[in-house]
Amino acid sequence: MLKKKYRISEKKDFERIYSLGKKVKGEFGMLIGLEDEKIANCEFGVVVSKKIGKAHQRNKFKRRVRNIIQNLLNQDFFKNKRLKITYIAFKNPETFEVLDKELREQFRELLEK
RNA sequence: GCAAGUAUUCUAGAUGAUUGCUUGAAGUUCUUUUGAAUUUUAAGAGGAAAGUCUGGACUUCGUGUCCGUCUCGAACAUAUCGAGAUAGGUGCCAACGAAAGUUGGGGGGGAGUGAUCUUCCGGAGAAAAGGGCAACAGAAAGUUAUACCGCCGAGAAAUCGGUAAGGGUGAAAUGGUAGUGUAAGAGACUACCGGUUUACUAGGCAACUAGUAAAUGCGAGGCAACCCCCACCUGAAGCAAAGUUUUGAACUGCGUAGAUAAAUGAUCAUCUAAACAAAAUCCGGCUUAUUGAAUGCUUGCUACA
RNA sequence: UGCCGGAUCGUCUAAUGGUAGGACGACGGUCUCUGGAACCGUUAAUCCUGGUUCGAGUCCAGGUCCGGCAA
Repeated sequence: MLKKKYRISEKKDFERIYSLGKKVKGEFGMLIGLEDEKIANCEFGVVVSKKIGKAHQRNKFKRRVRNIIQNLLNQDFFKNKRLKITYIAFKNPETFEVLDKELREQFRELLEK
């Protein structure tokens, strides 16, 4: 789980990111990012709908995504970036590795934009 | 030994490595304070957390009292009764309980060789009233009704009369067997079996059970998960309830798990195969999904002693 | 999280507890040089599992799916 300062927690933020942010689509989900000068570091949100599965399956998906973000934070991947990023899930991946690979590419693409 | 029934309990992986989260307590650093960062330590999902099917706690609202709702009449403030209309629910007996359509126990009905299982189980008018439904088929479907075939009698015949034993129809057709009786038949009558009602005796808190006696030729069946009748019960909404500070979102509501885009984890290796599935105000019960065990008790069959 | 509502042919809809009907569509045929229109025919449904009943789309219970509302 991410610490509180890395989380997005307001409904307004989500709506602003949806309408103004830049999008990177993948097989399992979509990243949306938006620059914001007011914040000190990157913030993240994860959205998983009921299509993915029942509650425990959704929880597992979220935990996997957050874990990947945590690993990237440890590698200073997001250093000196000020972005608000949400991840919207499309499909439940079978293994962790596939998701990890795709997400890393998506983040790289998003930062280039 | 095989097969089966039942009750209770446990289990949601283990070990190691890397990397993380929430809350409480204590310490350190920064900060005017609120607070932020960090270290140590303690605690951190379920039997169903689920479905939201129910009963409460709790909160607010309505109402002067009485409380399902409405109307009328009268009474009262140390504070409620009657009449009429009308909505919803419950329904064998007793017990536990805050309450419940729950639980475990008992009784009646049903299933099973049995252990055992199952059951929304008051009332169809005699005791406490009535209405309605039963397509098609059938002569006739609810009334002390009815004659299609058949049977019997009369008649030359057409037909008329008697008859519910037999056939046929249907989910359902007025108890069964034997005899008497008769033109042929029929509880019309008799015996036995079955039923109903009443009384008594015995057992049981009771529902009820068993027995005995008397009455009754049997007084007509099904559906109230159709209306209804009888008895009993019920103010409304829900933590997104609501409260506080203040005009803007916070905090409280909040718990020796206690979050708020929502913690209790992720990945890899080995062993095992292990499913269903994630708290959100809190408890009681129900229902549904489902893995692997452990323990106790019981029954049937077979074999041996 | 809490509270409500719904489910009938491919689609839109009917059906006092008694043979699930209609329209549009699809398919086939007639007519026509061809197509359309018209006419005739065919196709196809009660969300699932139990219960009450002689008999359930309908009544009752449980489940599944879909939708709505809530400072």
